[in-house]
Amino acid sequence: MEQEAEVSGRRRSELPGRLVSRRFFEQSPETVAPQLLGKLLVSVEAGRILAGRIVEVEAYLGPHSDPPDPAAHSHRGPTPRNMVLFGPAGYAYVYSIYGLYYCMNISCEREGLAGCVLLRALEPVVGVAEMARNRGLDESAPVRMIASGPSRLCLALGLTRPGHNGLDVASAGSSLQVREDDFAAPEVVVTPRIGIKHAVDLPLRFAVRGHPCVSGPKKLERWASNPST
DNA sequence: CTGTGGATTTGCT
DNA sequence: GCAAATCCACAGG
Repeated sequence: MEQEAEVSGRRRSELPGRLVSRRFFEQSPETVAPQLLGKLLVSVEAGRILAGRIVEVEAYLGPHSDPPDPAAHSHRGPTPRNMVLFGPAGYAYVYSIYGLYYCMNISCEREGLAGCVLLRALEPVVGVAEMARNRGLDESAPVRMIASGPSRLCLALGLTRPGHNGLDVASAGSSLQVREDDFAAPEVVVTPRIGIKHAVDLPLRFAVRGHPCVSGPKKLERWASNPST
């Protein structure tokens, strides 16, 4: 009898949902970003599964884009830090910020085109108690405190640049994957991006309308919405 | 080689 | 509302 393949100590069938195809990520970041809402980010390490539903993202455009996106890390071309963004689609770009935190993106498009999507908030789904513990939160803390914010998300899942930068999230053997279940396509709110100094008006932030785990000011809810396409 | 500042979070005023 | 915490990538000389 052939034994089912494992990922980091778990049978693959134990992971929630189904793996998202690489083809999905081989599109422009503006296209990929809203469609990531409702999908699952799944981490498997040492037999431990942590997963959250993606409820808030931002698109960052590569230097080839028109108009250009000066807020993107890839804006001035490839560097040792952002090299993953210039590789193929479906890979994790994890960078450190303010010397304290990490943020996670997924590369889009294809080799040479550095568009990406920043993951800004998750609704914890699997391993909620452990995610809370990773954040130093009490068991009684509200669930929305666990992974709402790009660096809180990384803390909750234990994502770091040394441990996770360059991982393939579209591979069944990867310890970090994007997966999808039968969750209904959510209603999407589109707003400007948060925390940047350039291209502040581009409507490239996408969030699940009204979801409690979305970060940022409530006033941004008032922007135009889209049924996802 | 050095200076600058950031896709953040938290805690205090 | 505001500033501190705390690192290093990278642009400029």
